[in-house]
Formats: sequence, structure tokens, C-alpha cells
Amino acid sequence: MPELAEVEFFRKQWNPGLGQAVRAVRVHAHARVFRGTDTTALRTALTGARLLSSAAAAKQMLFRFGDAKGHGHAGRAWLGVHLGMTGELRTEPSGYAPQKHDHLVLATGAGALVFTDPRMFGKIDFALGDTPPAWWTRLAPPILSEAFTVEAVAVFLRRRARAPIKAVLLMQERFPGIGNWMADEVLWRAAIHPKKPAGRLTPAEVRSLHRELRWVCRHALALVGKTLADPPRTWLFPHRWENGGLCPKTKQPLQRAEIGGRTTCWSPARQKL
DNA sequence: TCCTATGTTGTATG
DNA sequence: ACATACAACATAGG
Repeated sequence: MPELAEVEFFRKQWNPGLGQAVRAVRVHAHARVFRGTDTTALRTALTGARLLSSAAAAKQMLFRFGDAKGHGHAGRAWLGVHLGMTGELRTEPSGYAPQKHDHLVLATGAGALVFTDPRMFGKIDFALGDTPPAWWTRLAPPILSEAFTVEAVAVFLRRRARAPIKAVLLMQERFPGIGNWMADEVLWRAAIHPKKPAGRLTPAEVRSLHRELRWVCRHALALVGKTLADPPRTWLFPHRWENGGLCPKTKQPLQRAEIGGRTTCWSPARQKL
């Protein structure tokens, strides 16, 4: 279920482990989530290391580990987590027995830090070093940062002029953290049809898109990022998969179709081509 | 049985 | 080289 705000919620689920030393590491070494990752190095480095801090950006999380004694820079390690479609982080009581889809479990004095992912579209990354890995540093500027300007959006839409705006909003290189539900929510609020080619948005629509992107990110983080609760019924979110769902603004029927390879919901009374 | 699912990536085509 | 479209990945649940 993870987009921007859900990722922030799951990041915090490992907070009980902050400051704790890792006593043991359980790994499903051959699970797809470890593709491209050296699980032996991961186990060696994290066993005995202390969890120092965590951060979330876009749909990524980064956990920083250091020496259990807190001195020296030898043994600094970084654990990257992407939740894919079905990934979750949670903390279980000490002594927890890993279940089928619990691909990584870090046993600490404050409980077991669990990464679970049935479909395994998620990914675990591991790196040693004094500085965060390059993939983390190179993430696009957050939508809620100063660097995310109307002009940056306009430039990007011009380059993707022929693609439907819905597909363009899913591109992480410009809209980090936006996923299927947030894209639909933003377009609905901005009153833009999801099939509209990105290059055909008017300047006013681009400004509106930029404004609603920031609005949805800010409020999703405040609601979903705190408790994982569904957004209220004044949002499109709870209506989009309902049979006979109605637009909460117009009270007219919602429509669904596959756009940009993803099922998309919109309000025809409000979003026109 | 068949369809769907809040994601990304490799590959083919233009 | 760049932009675009889509199958593939793997599992569970309706």
C-alpha cells in the first residue's frame, strides 16, 4: 500500500529500535527482495551494530547503523528499504518467530524489527560507507521542498508532452512519492482529466496541478503518515473503488479505466478532456 | 477459474 | 538518444 505517506508511517514502525544494538539478523537470503544485494555482507555488518537513525523520502527509506559502542566510523552501514506494492515494516515482541513473508528480521533488545512483503516487488539495499548511498542522494527534490517549483513541473510536462498526465504523475524522477491513488486524488482536485496529454495542460492547469500536488502530499503526511488511517470521505480516495461510487464534490458517478497501465478513477463531471 | 491489487524495470517500438 | 507503451515480476483475496 505504500506511497509517500504510507512510507513515512512504516518508517516510524522501527522507531522502537532506535539506539538499540542488533543481536541477530534473520534473512530469507534468496528472496527476490534481496536482488542485487549481498545478504552475507548485510548479516555480518548489521549483527552487533546499533540503529542510529532513519529517514524517508519519496517511496524510499534509509536506516543508518553504526558501531554498537558508538565510536569509530568503521562499521557504518546503510539499509535501504523500498516497500514495493505490499511491503510493510513493523516491530514485534522479542522472540518473534519469522513468518513466511518476513524476509528480514532484526532482533534488538526492544523487539524484532520486521520487513515483510508477500509479493516481493519491494527491495532491500545494503551498503557500507561513511556517506549515504548514491541512489539516496540522487532522489528527486521532494514535492514539499522549495526546489519543487511550478516551472520545474512545466518543463517536465513539456518533455513528456504526448503522454497522458496520469502516467506522467507516476514518474518518480519528478514526482517522488506519488503513486496510483495520490495521482488520481491530485488530478481530481485540480479538475484535470487523467487522459489529457501532459503538453496540453494550460498554464493555469499546471499551476493548479502544482498546488494540489503539494496540498495532497502535506495532508496525506498529516493523516496517513501518522496513523495509516484512510483519508476522509471528502477525498476521492474512499470512493474510487466503490461500486457505483459518486464524486464527493459533484455527487455524479465516478468513472474508471486503465490509463498509463494503471486503473484510474476520475469524476467526468469535473475532469474534462 | 479469472480478475484485481497504493510499483518498478526491461524491452520493443516509434 | 529520447519518449512511450506494455509485459513481467509473485502472491493473496474476492
